[in-house]
Amino acid sequence: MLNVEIDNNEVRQYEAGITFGDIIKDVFGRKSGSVAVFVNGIEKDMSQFLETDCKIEPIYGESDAGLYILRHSCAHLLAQAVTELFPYAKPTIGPPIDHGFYYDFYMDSIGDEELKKIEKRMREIMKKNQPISREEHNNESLREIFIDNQFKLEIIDEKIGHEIGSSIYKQGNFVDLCRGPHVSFTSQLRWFKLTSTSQAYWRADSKKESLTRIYGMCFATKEGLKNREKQLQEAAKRDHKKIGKEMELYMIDEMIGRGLPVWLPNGEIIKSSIENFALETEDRYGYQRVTTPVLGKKQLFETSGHLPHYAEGMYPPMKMDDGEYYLKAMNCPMHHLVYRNKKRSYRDLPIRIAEYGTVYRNELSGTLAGLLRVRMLSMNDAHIYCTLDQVAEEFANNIKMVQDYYKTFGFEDYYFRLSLWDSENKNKYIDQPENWEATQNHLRSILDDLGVPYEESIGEAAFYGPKVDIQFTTAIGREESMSTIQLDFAAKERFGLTYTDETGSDNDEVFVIHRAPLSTHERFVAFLIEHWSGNFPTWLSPIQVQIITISEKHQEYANNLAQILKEVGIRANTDTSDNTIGKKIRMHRTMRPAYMVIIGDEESINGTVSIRARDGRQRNGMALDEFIEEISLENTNRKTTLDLVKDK
RNA sequence: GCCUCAGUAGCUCAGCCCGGUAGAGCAUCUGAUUUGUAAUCAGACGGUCGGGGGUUCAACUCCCUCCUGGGGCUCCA
Repeated sequence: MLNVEIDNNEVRQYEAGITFGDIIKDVFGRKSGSVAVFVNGIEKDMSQFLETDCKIEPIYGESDAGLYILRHSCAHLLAQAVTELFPYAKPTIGPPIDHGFYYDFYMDSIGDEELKKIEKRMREIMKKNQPISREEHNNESLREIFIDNQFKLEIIDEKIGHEIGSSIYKQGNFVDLCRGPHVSFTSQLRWFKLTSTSQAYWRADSKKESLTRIYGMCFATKEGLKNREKQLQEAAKRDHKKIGKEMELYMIDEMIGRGLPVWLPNGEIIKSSIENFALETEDRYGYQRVTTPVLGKKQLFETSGHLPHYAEGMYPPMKMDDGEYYLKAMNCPMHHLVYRNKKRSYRDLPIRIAEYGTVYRNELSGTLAGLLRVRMLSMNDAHIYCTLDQVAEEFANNIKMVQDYYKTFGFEDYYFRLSLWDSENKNKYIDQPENWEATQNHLRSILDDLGVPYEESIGEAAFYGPKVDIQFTTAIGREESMSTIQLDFAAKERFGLTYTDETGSDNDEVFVIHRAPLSTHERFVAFLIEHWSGNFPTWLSPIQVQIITISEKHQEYANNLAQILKEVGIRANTDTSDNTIGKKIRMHRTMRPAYMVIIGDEESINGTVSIRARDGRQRNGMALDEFIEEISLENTNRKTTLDLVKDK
């Protein structure tokens, strides 16, 4: 008999050879809801056998570990269905992901019809309740089993090759190379749904085979699946493309070009409000402002290293009589020249050069998406020129600045990412390994000293140096970089950046920090739209006050009111049409003004206003002076909430 | 750039599968109405059905191709 400690510290005795599933059933009952077990902290299948004394703990389907297993098993179920329906298809890899799973197949691409058929077959297999079994094999045997699948063979040779074999999982006639664990029966995979297909390259390498990827979602319970579906529906309502159109914030016209958005008057108000905020902030933080041209000569971008590293990301050159010109994809080379325009003293450093510029990047056509990915990027960009000793303080100031901004915008859900180079992929980066190691360690210690929690990510650095990115998840659940602070150790050499140090000699140790705390205006506004569902706080609302008259009699008072508000810097519109008041409210709702102000007999006689908030709350008979004072405060203090109407 | 789905009036969409040269609601305009918090009534205007080519007596509808958009891949200074 072996001693088995259960997770509630109880110890029971079982004979060797009993399955973990049987032990779980014995302790927790038939319907324990567990999909696998932790045995001494290691995940095992329910069907694996007890061999030694151990501690076991059930893994419930609704836990993170359990969902991971369910989703992984669901990927196998998908592969089983696909290979049954399309025997020529070769499964490659199929991992669990957030909310579900995907599986890549080497096969012809498929459409919606086939997707439905595959899902139907998955449900049939699920209902058959096939057992899922595990077998251990050595490498020779594995190669034989997967002799027809070059992708699995590649995995066996590269990943497992030096180990002693691996496991396979079988369900029906389907066999997959897999470490496991998995659920024990196909019937445990009930709450799934196939969502989409796409093409992906084997090993994410565009030179290798193109594979058909099928995505699905999978949950432990019906509620989990329904909640996710609801969440996606809610996210669709917040879509910045939909709301951007409703509120007339921007347009994209194919006659201008793909990825080249036009800021309409309402969107321009939001954009310039953000710019004014950044101007004020940067003044406080000691930045100087410049404007540089949108294009420059080939030589400039060769010097900066952008053409050698990034040519395909730039618009093609324009031929002029004195050579080729490129649209700038970044401001830094021009700022470097501003720095170099005169001799700099150590007394002047750090020098912070900022610009509201637009840069142009040749993003792949398939990636363009509303304002989230565009080819014209409006940026609140800046470059800081400093000594190595000053880098830490400048980084700290920038992180503080970013936190200030986020506080004003009411953002709370984000994380810091230290983006490192990938020493395996040297052609993507400037080949100076010792500089990479030194600067990366420097940034790491800066973050440690600041006590800011962060994650590290390999292969996310800029080509000229490591960076700190601040990551957000959009309403649709996609992760995007919102802010970036980058350390550049290469510019000083390429552009000959120097300063005169205390000894009077030229010092060439000038470090450059590239930073963009507010992403691009395009992406930032897209994010704000989704963050607030278009219900902007007063200071960002394109229309701050929508005045609505009850009848013709009130036109004069309404027009005067609008004029008074405009004179104190409040954005007000008036609707004096002869529609009913209910109709006017309904119509103006899509424009999402911060407040609607209703003007009737009562107001025009008493010189008051009646306010209607976005959620329908009201405040009637407010004195005009008080209204102007309070809304002005919301505006100038950049308050996140609308507080003029407090109670029902 | 690759795969997939889609493109019909300013907006949201029906018609397409089973070919017979276009419909609705909202918006706009005109008239009536003068209204107290999520749609007052009536009329009018508005589309060479994304572009081009093909099949057919006949194409919004079937086929090819290009463009644009959505979703994903890849890329992202």
